[in-house]
Amino acid sequence: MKRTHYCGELNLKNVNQKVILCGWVHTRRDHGGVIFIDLRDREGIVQVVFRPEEKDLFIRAEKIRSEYVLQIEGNVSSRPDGTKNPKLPTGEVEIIVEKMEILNTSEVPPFEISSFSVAGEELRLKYRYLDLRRKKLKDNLIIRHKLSHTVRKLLSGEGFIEIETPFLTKSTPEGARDFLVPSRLNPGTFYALPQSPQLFKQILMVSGVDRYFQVVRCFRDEDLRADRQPEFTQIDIEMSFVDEEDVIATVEKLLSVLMRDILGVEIKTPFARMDYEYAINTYGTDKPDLRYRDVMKITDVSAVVAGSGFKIFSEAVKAGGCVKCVSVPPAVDGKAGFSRSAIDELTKFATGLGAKGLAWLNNSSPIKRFFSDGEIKNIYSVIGYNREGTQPDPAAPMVFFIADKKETANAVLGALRTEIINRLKIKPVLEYEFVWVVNFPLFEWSEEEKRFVSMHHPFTQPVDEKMLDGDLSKVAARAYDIVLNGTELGGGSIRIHRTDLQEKIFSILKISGSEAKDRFGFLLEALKFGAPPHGGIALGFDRLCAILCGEESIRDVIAFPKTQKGICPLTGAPDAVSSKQLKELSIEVKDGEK
RNA sequence: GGGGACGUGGUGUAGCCUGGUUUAACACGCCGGCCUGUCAAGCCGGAGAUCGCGAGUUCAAAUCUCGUCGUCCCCGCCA
Repeated sequence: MKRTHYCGELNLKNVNQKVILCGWVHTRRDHGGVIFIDLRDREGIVQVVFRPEEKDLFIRAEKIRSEYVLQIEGNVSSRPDGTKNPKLPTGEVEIIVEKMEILNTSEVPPFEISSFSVAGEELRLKYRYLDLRRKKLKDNLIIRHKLSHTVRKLLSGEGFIEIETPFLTKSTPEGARDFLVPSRLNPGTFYALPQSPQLFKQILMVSGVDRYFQVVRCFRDEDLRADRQPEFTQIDIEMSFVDEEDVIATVEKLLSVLMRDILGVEIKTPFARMDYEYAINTYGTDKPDLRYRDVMKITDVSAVVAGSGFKIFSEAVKAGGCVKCVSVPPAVDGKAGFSRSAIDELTKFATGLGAKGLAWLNNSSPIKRFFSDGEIKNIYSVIGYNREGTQPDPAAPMVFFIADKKETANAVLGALRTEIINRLKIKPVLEYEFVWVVNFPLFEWSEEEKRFVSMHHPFTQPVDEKMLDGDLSKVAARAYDIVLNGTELGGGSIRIHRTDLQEKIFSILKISGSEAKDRFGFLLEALKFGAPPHGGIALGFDRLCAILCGEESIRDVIAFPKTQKGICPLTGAPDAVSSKQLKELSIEVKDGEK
């Protein structure tokens, strides 16, 4: 006899049907004379009832414990009036058990499988199979599946074909640290796991594939974060004979359909666009969170404080820096205002990010005395607040200043904006806000390497080739990033499809001819054989999934994620291997090791 | 590489600042008993932690100090 239904799918339509269910014991309520068990499977929970009339069955049912695996056969019945449970989708029915088989027992789980308590993450990862029985995580995996399914369906419908690219490939300089895999057949050499299928997808364009996509695992051996795992998934897209608008339109269609089909949220297209320069100057980041509209935009007040008696400000400007600020209106701040200890904490936060200090201006600010009445009025005027006179004004915003190099001021104020929004629990005006960040510089100067490096990657086309002979910091890239709620979802560009231009970029990046040939020779070669103009994008699938699931960390949308040290508590990976394995790989075994 | 937070029965927390009436508290879970309509069942009883690990200060350390390990957040890093 086989299962006939999922627990979670039963309702009044099934009344009087004989059903066979399989599932785990979610909770049991033994009333002595009647035993209720909430039986759980992937689709949900249903109450099953053991009645004392069936004596043998009842005695066996008394032995049932949490997480036992049961198969039960019984009749679906409408619950008696007054015993219906509106909190449960199946709450109008229950199963009167006629037969019950314990398919497996279970030890007492190390933590409760419950929506009401969540164990520490390390323990949850060690017993991930139990954690994944929780509704929230199980639902996350289902949403993840729906997302990838919808992506494949939609892109296939748009004429894209999914092609698998190698996981064992070639290490390339630039970019993230590679994971390496030793080659047994070629002692002393290594494959690298791909950071992305970038070069392969470009080569597929040369092949005439025209429209490629892949939902693909990528690997980067860098430090982990809430939104960064060593292996992660991208929606990788590449198209031939297109410009920026084609890629952007494709992604807007994809994302808006996903938002509609998965969340039921209608997103208007086209999405907003913002220049990189504006984003940095106004939000202190290239991934601005626009859900808060105009709250706490960064404002430059250098001009109005340059001549002031406050030396920290005037000298910062004199030294070629700037004075910028964010302001928090009292309405947002709440009636309490910022306590001194809160200001101290924010100051610590700012200095921790490289600021020399954090100046603040309100009615009781100690720096107020360094400014003339006119200067104070002007400061408020620049941030868009009309302050008449210099009497205490309870409606005046609190203003936080950073006087520093432009880069530091922007970065610190951008982080401060996010921090204050979080601390004050400021409500977003919009739930989901997409924005394209465009007009990136092609290069940025690396102080560490004393050369220009690619901001995006070395295959990105400049807007104007002629600019490459001038000031390299002024060269704009044909690149675009898609940002959702302050998260960088992905980025792409129109690629270089001419060998001579690609070689020129490599030389600007101080990648020598021989190194370029050694590392990227196959790409340069491919470009010679009729490479079509092409471009594309890669979207962070885990990050998208996390936002749609309402999770802070991508670990909660990945079935088996790793800890911050890259460890899998479930399997214990990474682990030492035997000397035999190492010898086969021609890797030297140190003395004293097995 | 750096900054910060945390680590107390099986789980989640309190206690730590201000060392000693603490026999380390509470909730959940677990075990036993009672109970025929509960649904995060209820009532009664019980077991279970030398407070991550190590050293130090002290008459006395969960509590203070240092080190160490682990987890998490952030900077660097992530084209």
